[in-house]
Amino acid sequence: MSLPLVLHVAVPSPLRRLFDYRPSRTAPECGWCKGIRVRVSFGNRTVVGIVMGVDSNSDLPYADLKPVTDVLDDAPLPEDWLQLCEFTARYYQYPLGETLAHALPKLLRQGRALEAQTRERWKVATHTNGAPFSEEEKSERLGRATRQKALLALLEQYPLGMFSSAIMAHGFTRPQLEGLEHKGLISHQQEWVTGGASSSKPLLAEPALPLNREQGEALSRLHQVINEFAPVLLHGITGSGKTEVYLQLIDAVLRRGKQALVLVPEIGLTPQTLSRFRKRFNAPIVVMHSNMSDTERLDGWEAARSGRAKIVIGTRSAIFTPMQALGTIIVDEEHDNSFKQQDTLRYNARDLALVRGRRENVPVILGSATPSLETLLHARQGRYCYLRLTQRPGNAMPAKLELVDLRIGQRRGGIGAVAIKAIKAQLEAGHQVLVFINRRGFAPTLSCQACGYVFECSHCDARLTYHRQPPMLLCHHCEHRWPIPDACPKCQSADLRPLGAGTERAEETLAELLPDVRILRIDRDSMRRRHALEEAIDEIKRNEPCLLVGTQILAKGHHFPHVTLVVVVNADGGLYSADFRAPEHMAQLLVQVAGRTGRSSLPGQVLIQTMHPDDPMLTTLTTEGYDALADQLLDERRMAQLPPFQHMALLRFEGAQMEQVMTLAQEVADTARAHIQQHQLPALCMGPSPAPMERRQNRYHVQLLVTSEQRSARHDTVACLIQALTQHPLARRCRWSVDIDPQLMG
DNA sequence: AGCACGCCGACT
DNA sequence: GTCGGCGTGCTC
Repeated sequence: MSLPLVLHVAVPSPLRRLFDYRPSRTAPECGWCKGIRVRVSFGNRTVVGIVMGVDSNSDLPYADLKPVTDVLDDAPLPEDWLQLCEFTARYYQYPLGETLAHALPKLLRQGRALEAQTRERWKVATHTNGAPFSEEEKSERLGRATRQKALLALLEQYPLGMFSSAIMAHGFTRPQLEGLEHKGLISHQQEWVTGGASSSKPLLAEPALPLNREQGEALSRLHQVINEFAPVLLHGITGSGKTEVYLQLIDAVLRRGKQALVLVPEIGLTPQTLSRFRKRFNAPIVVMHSNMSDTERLDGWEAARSGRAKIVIGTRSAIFTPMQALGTIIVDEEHDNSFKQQDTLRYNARDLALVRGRRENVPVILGSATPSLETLLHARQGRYCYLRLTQRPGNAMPAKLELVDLRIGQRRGGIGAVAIKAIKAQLEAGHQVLVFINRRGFAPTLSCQACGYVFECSHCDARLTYHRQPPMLLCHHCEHRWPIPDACPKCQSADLRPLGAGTERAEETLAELLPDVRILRIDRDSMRRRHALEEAIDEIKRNEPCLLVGTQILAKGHHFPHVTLVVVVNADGGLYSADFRAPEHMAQLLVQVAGRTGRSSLPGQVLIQTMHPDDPMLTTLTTEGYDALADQLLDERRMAQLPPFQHMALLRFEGAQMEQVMTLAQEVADTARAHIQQHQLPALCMGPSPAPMERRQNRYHVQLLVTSEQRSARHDTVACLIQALTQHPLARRCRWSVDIDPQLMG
């Protein structure tokens, strides 16, 4: 007899190991193998787990293993998909069971049946020459197996064969089938359950657009690598036609019978983006994003897995969509921060796209007008294929960036005289103007004029933002609201003044200065209503003169061809920030904002207000452009030993008492440093130090930084830290998390 | 993480 | 007398 089987099951739990179970009475149709979902009793509850290995070894005595409660699948989840999850769990040092749960649609995580992909067709076997077995041969082989005999008789009535499900419905079991097969009397084959029949319509619903020389060269380069893994940076200025290149690449991929996976930033998944794909292709397109219903999500997942869907477009979580025949992955706006998940499993979908592309041997296209320094470095060093698009169609000129010295002259509501004059001129000429201000509310601070008291949140180390619509003091970190005070709590003075300007104040000031102008304020507060943003954008596209005042929401994704002037109220946030990536993000944002203008035949103008007009970063950006600034920033990163030249991990700790949090962080840091020392790792563990905003929602935040020029040394050090943490008694009073390749510090 | 068990304080 | 606080331990 063979040894008893042990199933190694990944269970959704923070415990970083697999749990062993015995098989249940019934086995999946395909037999026990990696990738089968099972319901198991775990502690005193029942959970859905995934079999990650099958052998006959366990650390526990076989008798101590619980049997699996239920088998949920008859065929395993795709091996590619499982491997991507295993890599993700390992690289981001996150528990495998929870990683798998994260990557699986909720309904499958809850045990819902999977759509059948293949089925087994069983047929009576014959001699090699095709002659049937004689009755004597049959009974000799059958022996005393009466159920097998009955099963054979059943199958003899169906010359075309029977599917397992039908056979089971007659009351036969899998071991009986296997017994007969072992005796050579029957055989089986796996058959694909064909998805939707492929359409007979032509693939293209509308013809491709003509390409300019650069686009044509980029596309032919992509054709050369269409059958292999190739990381590609498509660096194209706004309006240079990156999307057309994607569409024609996807066309070629689809013609080869393969599928395309397109990742877009959270904010980029707009009806306009989708309609561009839907108009071009007669092929089924599936959209995957976070606010879909559970059923929609499952349907999309199944359509991609079966191969019915030819194109999958989604936000970061779509990187975990299984694809029957993946042909390419496209990551649009690859520099966008929304590809990095900020809570729980902190993966970067852009980085996983590259990992997945390598494993599945398909090209991965990273597209951006302002590539991240990480990607740019790879491209410059020749590790990525570097394709550039520098031309805009027609005579559209790229907008010119100009710095405006805010120290000179008066300003109202944060806007200086130069900008106000320019705004008036453009509006009078019948054009549209965009005022970009990266701050919600009326003013970021409310202060007592008499004693200088500043209103702060009682739960956080943060100033309260003064809002007028509706009137309140709001903490932007914990969302706590307070009524507007009448007097200073310290000196009772009633002379309270808002300091600085947010969108509400800019809107108010501009309304006073330009009483006849239609002003649209576009920020999270004014766009809370469903479809509010779409309605506003429709209005803007109607091309009546208007003034847009808004935050980030305006900077990305949407094109406003009639905007001829963009005013950036304050660019200085990125210059003196604690986050070393702030200048990079600022530059990307400014270039993106500038890209909103100058798309039609009207020339575009961008005024960037600053208190530091001589700042070398700002002047490089405005006079030489993004590429030159990126070079400068890369040099600085190299000197300062920062990413992409070093690999970082950030461990965050949080708890109700500062002392406990600090002690925990200090002790695990000491353990890690001893480990680094002992193994002579080229790694550094720095801290603990209080997080930039130490107290948030009355909890104290502390962080540890691990850096190394080797990913493996960083991985080792972090593994050691996690090991120490899981054993530390204080860890149950503190929350902690690991952020590999952190995007935002603090 | 969840969940049970267990051991001390202020209540119907 | 018990309801319930959160410390401790375990999950195949």
